[in-house]
Amino acid sequence: MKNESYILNKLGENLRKIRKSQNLSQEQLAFKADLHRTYIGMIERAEKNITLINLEKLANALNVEIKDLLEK
Amino acid sequence: MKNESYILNKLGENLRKIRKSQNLSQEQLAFKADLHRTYIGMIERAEKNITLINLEKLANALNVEIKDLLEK
DNA sequence: CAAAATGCTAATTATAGTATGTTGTTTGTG
DNA sequence: CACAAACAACATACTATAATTAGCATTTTG
Repeated sequence: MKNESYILNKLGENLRKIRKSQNLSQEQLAFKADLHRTYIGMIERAEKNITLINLEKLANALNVEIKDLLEK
Repeated sequence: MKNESYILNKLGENLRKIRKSQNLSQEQLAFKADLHRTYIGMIERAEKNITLINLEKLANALNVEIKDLLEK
């Protein structure tokens, strides 16, 4: 991919911020969300165009709403 | 695909409802969102796991927020 | 410095997204 | 009602890319 999309960058930022605020490593979050470690990193770096189902998995793992992940 | 996901079904319902409320055919919406005609149908029938960038395209085309498309 | 966490590359598999054609369903007009 | 025109569903095939994984490099943190 290689970003360029505002919304993917925003998601990456928000995800990292929320994850850190909960003191989770990418690996721990990956485990909770049933996703792969490196994939979490790719999302945070806005290298992937995430699908709705995985967006929901992340929101659930972090106990937030999808809109919180997309907030500007 | 073949649905089974609550969130994809909800998106499909909401999308159809909003599209119709604006008197747009699937084809017209597809044109506005720069997506394919049949793809809109697949989303409404929850047959595809849409990506974030396309979700945003649909929201823009309908002048709503992404969260409006995901509303329960 | 050592250990943990994250970044990065690359390769593979699964599936999202694009497209065409056909069938079936609505809708409204004569 | 009948019939046409617009719209949506569905099957199928193809292409692009999301998702998964492993291994090693680099950065961060205690």
